[in-house]
Amino acid sequence: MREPDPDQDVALSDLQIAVVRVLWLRGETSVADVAKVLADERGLKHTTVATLLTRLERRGVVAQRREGRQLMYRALVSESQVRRSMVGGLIGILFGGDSRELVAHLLRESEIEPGDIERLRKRLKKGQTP
Amino acid sequence: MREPDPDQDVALSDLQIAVVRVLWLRGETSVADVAKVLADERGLKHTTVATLLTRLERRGVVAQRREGRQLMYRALVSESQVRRSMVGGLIGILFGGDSRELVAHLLRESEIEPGDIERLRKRLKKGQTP
DNA sequence: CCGATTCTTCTACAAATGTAGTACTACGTT
DNA sequence: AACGTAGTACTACATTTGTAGAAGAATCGG
Repeated sequence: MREPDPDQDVALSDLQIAVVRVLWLRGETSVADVAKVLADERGLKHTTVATLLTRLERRGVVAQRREGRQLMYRALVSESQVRRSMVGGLIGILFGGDSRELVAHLLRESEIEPGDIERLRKRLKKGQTP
Repeated sequence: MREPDPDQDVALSDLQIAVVRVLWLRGETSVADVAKVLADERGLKHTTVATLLTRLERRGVVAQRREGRQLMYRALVSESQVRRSMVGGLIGILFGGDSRELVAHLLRESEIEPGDIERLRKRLKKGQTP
């Protein structure tokens, strides 16, 4: 019930990501099952999760399919897409659009150490693009 | 008119950052001057900017000082703080809290090239912590 | 002194978000 | 057949955000 969304700028809130993450991990999932996870993780009620899913569906972030009385949901955006979009957004507004500045920040703030980067480089070279 | 805010988790919207950025660049600035910049940059009206600043003041992100009839505003949070907080937040929700994964993402998505990192490393080594 | 201008303060309002209760429906069970 | 149960759909409501007009006060220009 939504235009297939040509994607781009998929900015999701913390909570919304938590919801979609369940779908990323388990593929198509019933509302009840998503709710179970989120109830556990954050004490959310059934209906809250249902509302969240409905809204995400309206936005074209997930798709629903009727299975008897139940609704099954699956993500229409991949985690990579969301990452790309949100990291890109952050770089745009906080680092003048220069991603290297973000890395510089990470190094400077000791969020990562130079050694980490070496290891990443090697890993990447070996061609792992999970 | 706000508790000095012990800082931490300073998540600002795009627009809010645009406002605060003016203060970062020019130090204490009058509403009119901030408004001038934002009117230019985004076609915002005076009163919109005034509202924005009032709200940021209420949240303890900026401080106001009365100068005759005018209000002068200055940022109470630094760009680094905001960057730390927001980058940290993103890493938390999108990369399982592991900042190295963010770098991996950046490399993978070709948002940066390995050569860039070399250069950054050298720059950092020379002790520039701007 | 008076009108035009400048500024701040209030109020308004729509959209998005977080949270959930209520109502209605279809099911499975004695 | 009657009931509790599971599920979805609607409605509700507070907050935050983006935008701005209206009102009122103070100031400037003549």
